[in-house]
Amino acid sequence: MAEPKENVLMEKIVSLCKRRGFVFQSSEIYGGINGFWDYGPLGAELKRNVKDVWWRTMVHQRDDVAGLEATIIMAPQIWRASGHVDTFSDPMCDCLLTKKRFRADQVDEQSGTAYHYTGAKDTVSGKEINETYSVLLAPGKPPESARKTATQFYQQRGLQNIELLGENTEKVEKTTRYNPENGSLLTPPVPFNLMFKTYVGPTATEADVAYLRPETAQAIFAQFKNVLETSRQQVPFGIAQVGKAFRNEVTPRNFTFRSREFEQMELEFFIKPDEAIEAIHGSVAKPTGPGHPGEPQPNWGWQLWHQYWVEERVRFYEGIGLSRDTLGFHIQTPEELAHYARATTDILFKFPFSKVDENGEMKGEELEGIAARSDFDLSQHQRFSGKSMGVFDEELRTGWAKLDDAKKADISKRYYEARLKYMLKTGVPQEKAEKEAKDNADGLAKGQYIPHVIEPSAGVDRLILGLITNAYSEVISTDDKGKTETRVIMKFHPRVAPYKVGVFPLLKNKPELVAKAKEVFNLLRPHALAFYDEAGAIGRRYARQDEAGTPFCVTIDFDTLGEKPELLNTVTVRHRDDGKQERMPISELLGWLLPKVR
RNA sequence: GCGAGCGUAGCUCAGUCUGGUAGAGCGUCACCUUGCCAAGGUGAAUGUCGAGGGUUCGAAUCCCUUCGCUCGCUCCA
Repeated sequence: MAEPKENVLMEKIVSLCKRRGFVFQSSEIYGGINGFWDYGPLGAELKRNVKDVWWRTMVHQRDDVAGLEATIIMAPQIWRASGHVDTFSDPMCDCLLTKKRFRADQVDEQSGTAYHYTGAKDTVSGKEINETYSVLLAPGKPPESARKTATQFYQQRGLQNIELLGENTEKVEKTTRYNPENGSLLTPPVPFNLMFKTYVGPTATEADVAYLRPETAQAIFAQFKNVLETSRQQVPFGIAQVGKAFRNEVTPRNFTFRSREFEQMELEFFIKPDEAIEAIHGSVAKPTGPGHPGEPQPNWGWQLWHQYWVEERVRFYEGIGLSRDTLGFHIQTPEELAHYARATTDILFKFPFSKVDENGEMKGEELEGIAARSDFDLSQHQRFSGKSMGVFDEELRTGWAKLDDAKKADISKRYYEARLKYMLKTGVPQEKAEKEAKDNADGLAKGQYIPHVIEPSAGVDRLILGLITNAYSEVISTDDKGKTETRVIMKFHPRVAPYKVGVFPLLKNKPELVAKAKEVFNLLRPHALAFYDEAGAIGRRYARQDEAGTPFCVTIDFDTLGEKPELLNTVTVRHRDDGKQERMPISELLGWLLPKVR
């Protein structure tokens, strides 16, 4: 019921984005390209502000996070270690009758009699279709059931009174070419690679194949050791990166929400394994209730770190104008979790295209996932590269020495089991896995381990879309003549708003006003993005800035010039969201404005 | 990838059924005017009607192909 209205809202937002220069379709003059979007003047500022706030929050204002900017194309082995090459290259095929999609390697092998047809004819209209089709008949089933399926197939293609043509049969063994549910022929398997492929070097042979990164995270893991050694950080610490990633999505949808080229803001925060915490501190601190657990403590286990980062990230969203009630949360169930993940909490935003579930509740779409990924990623890179991803922990070594033998044995056993579980899951043979797990457990006793990781990973473009959606508001007013008009106000948080302040002379045909306005504009410009406008009536200029989301407008009027001497060198500051004005001296303007927009 | 719908000026849309060579409102720009919330006046620019092909004397309009957008299915590490 609410659906049509919501689509209207989405259409308005898309339309505004284009009209005001937030988002354009990529390559629009050539008809566009599916799944790619460009940011116009306002969108570019908005996006830059969001990334800046993230970087300041996650890197500059913390002691325990270092930055990284890695390449988009990396050694292809990285994507084997991460598992992307395997999970991305599934051949897929569709049932010709029901259109259901199958992974070609997951179709059960079947045997039976294949009924082939060269086509079909409509006995009334005489119309003929020459498309070939086949049905697999399981042993013991009557031939009529194969003919019935084939008839359905040709009915879908527009015939009514069907006469099947060219029937012939063939015994087949262990075929995967037919839909096990109905016997219908499947389309030929088509490889489904969701990674963008390219070639490094001019020869473009298979040996030169490389991929555009499908996520930024792996670069962080690959450079973990270098960052650790050059940043003078020690576990626990994080590496942050903002950058482009590429996925050849089957269906890009919902404006910029799912696009093929997108940007991520990711933190990989490395922590000690719980076993190490226990050895050092005697026990592992665990969550005691919901909410922010406060400043990080040395005895936190992975669960507290996970909770901490979820809450930190919510504070970030609140800080740029997405209040907690606009967000949703999804705690992934054990079935949903990737096999290496221990827990994942998604932070959601309710978009106009978000679905309402059977209980009438809208959960929203994912803006960010905060995953506890154990030591899977670094372990994989250690295994594939042959380079150690372990760290040495002095605290652990001294802590371990103080433990009694029973405690040592207990912790050692649990660490051994965790490592063994990882090895076996990733296909390491039993014997080798046991040996390596034992080596790992022995290493722990000497102060060595592979760090675990908590990964808050956010999509920039979907956040931008969320901010635009959240900011969008309409004011409908009726003038004296009874004409109604709708004004759009983009209520961005001042921190992310594209323009921070508009500067206007009240009238443009009074040179003194114009000169003074330009003076104020030049005063503000070096510190906060300002927009000067003298065209049209003052109300129109306010309205234009409302649509761009500019939180404040400064107007230079005759009082500024001293018409009322006590108001000399004061201006009016007009607030976007309520239209209210206040008067302040030009000399106080910057000091008033800057704290609000930073 | 499959199915359905849609694509005309910067935006919203009329015109498509019934082929005769493109319009409205808003916006934009210039000048005038305007003493605080899209006021008014004058003037101007902007469309190979998504693209390509076909039918026709003639195509925005009919047909085919293709690209894009929306929705449903599928996919989403």
